[in-house]
Parts: sequence; C-alpha cells; structure tokens
Amino acid sequence: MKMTATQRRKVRREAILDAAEQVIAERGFHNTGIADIASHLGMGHGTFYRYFKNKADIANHVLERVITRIGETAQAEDPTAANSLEEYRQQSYRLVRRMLDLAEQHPQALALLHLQATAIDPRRMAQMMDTYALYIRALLQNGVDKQFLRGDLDVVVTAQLIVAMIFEGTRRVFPEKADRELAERWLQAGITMMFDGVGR
Amino acid sequence: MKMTATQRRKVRREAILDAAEQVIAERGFHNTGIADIASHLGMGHGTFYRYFKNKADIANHVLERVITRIGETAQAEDPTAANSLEEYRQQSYRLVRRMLDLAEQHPQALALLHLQATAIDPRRMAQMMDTYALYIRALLQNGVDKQFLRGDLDVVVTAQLIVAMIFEGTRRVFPEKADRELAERWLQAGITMMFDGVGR
DNA sequence: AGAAATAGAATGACATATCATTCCGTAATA
DNA sequence: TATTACGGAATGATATGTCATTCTATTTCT
Repeated sequence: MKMTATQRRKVRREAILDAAEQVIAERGFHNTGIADIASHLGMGHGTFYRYFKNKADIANHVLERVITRIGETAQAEDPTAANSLEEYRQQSYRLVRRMLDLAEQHPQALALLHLQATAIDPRRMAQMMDTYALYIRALLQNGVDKQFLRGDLDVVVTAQLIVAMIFEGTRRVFPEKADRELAERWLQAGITMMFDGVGR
Repeated sequence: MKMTATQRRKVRREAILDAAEQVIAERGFHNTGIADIASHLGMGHGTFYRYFKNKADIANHVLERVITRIGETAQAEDPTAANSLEEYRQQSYRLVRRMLDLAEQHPQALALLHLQATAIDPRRMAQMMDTYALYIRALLQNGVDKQFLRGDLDVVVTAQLIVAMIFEGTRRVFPEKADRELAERWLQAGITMMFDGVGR
C-alpha cells in the first residue's frame, strides 16, 4: 500500500497509542516500560521517542483519548429533550445503558480509567468527573425548569451522586468478562432508586 | 520514660507506619522512596528494614490500617435496629454523616484510600468496597424483611449503588480543606434521592 | 556501686537492578 | 545521493535492599 510519509507517521503514532493503551491497561502505568510498548509493536524503543516526547507525554495522550471516547458516549443525550418525568426516565435508561454497553464493549478503556487514571494524572481524572457531573446537572436542571423534577432539588450535588453511581456501575460490570445480566440489574436498580427511592 | 525493648519496638513500628501513611498520602505511593519515609523520622533508611520487609510490606500494612479505621466508622450502626422507614432514614443520616465527618477529620486517610489504594493493591480496594456493600445490604435487607422498604428491591445492587455514593461523597468533601457546608449538602441530597427519588 | 561484657538496634556506604532517555551506526525512502 | 527513519547499545539517574560497623542500653562481674 502506498502512503505519504505524513500518513504513515500518523498511522504509526496511532498504533503506538493503541499499544500503550493496551499494555498500560494490562500491566499498569508504573509497571509499563517504554520498551514494553515498543516490543508490543515489534519496534525498537528508541523509535518511540520519534513519536512521543516521553513517558508522561504518551500516558497523557492515552488517557485523553480514553476520556474523549467515553465522554462522547456519556454525553450523547440532548439535555433539554425531555418534557415529562416519563420521557426523562426513558432518557436516563438510554444514557445509563449506553454507558454500561461501553463498559462491556471496551473493558480495556474502562479498566485504564478506573485503575490507571489516578496514577497518570489524578487531577485529570477528577476533572473528567466534574465535566460529566456538569452535563448531568444540565439534564436535571431541565427537569426542574419544566417542573417534572422537584423544585428544591440540589442539582449540583445530585448530579455528582448520579455520576458516582454510573461510574461505579461501569467498574463493576467488567470483572474479567463482561456480565450483561449484571448490567441490566444495575440499570434497573439505579433508575429505580433515582426515580422512586427505596421506600415502599 | 521507661520502656521495655518490645514496647519501644512497637512504638517505633507504629511511628514508621504513621510516617509512611503521611508521606504516601502526600507524594503518592510510586513517588515515595523508603528513604523519604526514613528521613521523615530522621532515621537512617537501613533501620526501616529492621521493621518492615520491604516497600510492598509497609504499603500493605498502611493500607490495611486505613481500611480498618474507615471500616470501623462505616459499620457503626446495627443493621437490624431500624423498625420503620423513618427510623431507617434517621439511621442513614447518622451513617452517612459519620462517614463525611471521618473524611473531614482524616483527610489524609481518605486521600490515601482514594488516590493510592489502587496503586498499592487494586484487589484490596475492590474487596473493601465489597465488604462495605455487604454491610449496607444487610441494612436494606432488614428494611425489606420488616416491610418498610419495597419488597422487590435489588438489595445487592442497591447496596453497591449506595456505597458508590457515600465513597464519592468522602472524596469530594476534602478538596484541600474540608468543606462542612458541602458535606451537609451531600448528606441532604444523598438521603433525599435515596428515599424520595428525584421526581416531584 | 562501678567497670566490663553482651545483645541487639541503628546507620549509611555500597552493590545491584531498573528504566527513561540519548546517541549513533545502519537501513529505507524520496 | 540526501534526507529521514529505525534500532538497540550506551548512559545516567534513581531506588531498593544488604551488611560490616558503630552505638546504646542492659546485664554480669568484681
């Protein structure tokens, strides 16, 4: 196949990012050497430095890529779409199911986020949670504005609570092999508690 | 002060654990050298090896100590005490408030748990969450048995959801300086969502 | 009691290992 | 041929864990 130099460069850079993501997810950030990433691609580790400045550089790029990918899935719903509690409930189902699907389909990305993100950059991890909470907050605020959610709802903190539940869900759904049945239980239990509470 | 040799040994061992907890919480597990712990106590780093086998050894002991301390606070309520929804709500308030107080009073222990535990031993961290979830599950089951919680409640998953919220709360309540006002908001919002749901 | 002996605790220089990063001779490409 | 890419040996920084030696407190002896 013919490729320009810049194309090839881009492809290889991407391949290095893929390899790094996999190796870091498997062995952990601090147990991963540059040589491990390179040998995973069958290339000399000196070559690595032609594509990334250093270890922190690639780790940050890997993390950023994972966060972006997850963020796209997480924020797929239009926050102002729902006009009733029932619509909102359906929207929530879709949103959470999408996240659990993501966890099942890309366990590696989620593993990296849950187990390595704080090692790579603890602030970035916290920032991602904040960003996601802001989005959930917009969803809640829409409900308060349209009066199908309680007016006295603390949208800021409640959004953070919901994010915490969703994230823990994505963590628990991929213990070795993804567990679809467990994912459905999480979805059901989460939405039920959120909308109906635990009382009878 | 007079002390037997064994007493002195115990005291110093404890001092090393204290120092290690602090230094690891501040600088992170992988950025902490044995020499850092030793110099924090003004002792030679060779001495360290008279008290702990190696770095993994002390890290595990530090983590275990933190988990034990937190576990004692977390499981202070009798799971079978509540006999009505209102009693259960009060019990939940106490339980969560205790956890948030803990986070405010021992930010270092919580920081270690949230930021370093996965670095030290990811399985132990997951196991601690499981243990705590089992306890919350017992609380929920009590409510189901006594019929003040909905009979179709998925107590296993709901317990995991609640644990996720509480833990995220303890994380968010100590950003640099503890924020008591924020803690109250978390408590309020968390209990409200759990018992009443978000709908109006 | 005071001096000498012993046990075990503390020390830090050092041997060893592990990487991240650099360097430079060779290969591929334009 | 000139330029750019590649590979892996070389380098240096850093950290761990060991050990011969020094120090200290307690016990034994005179």
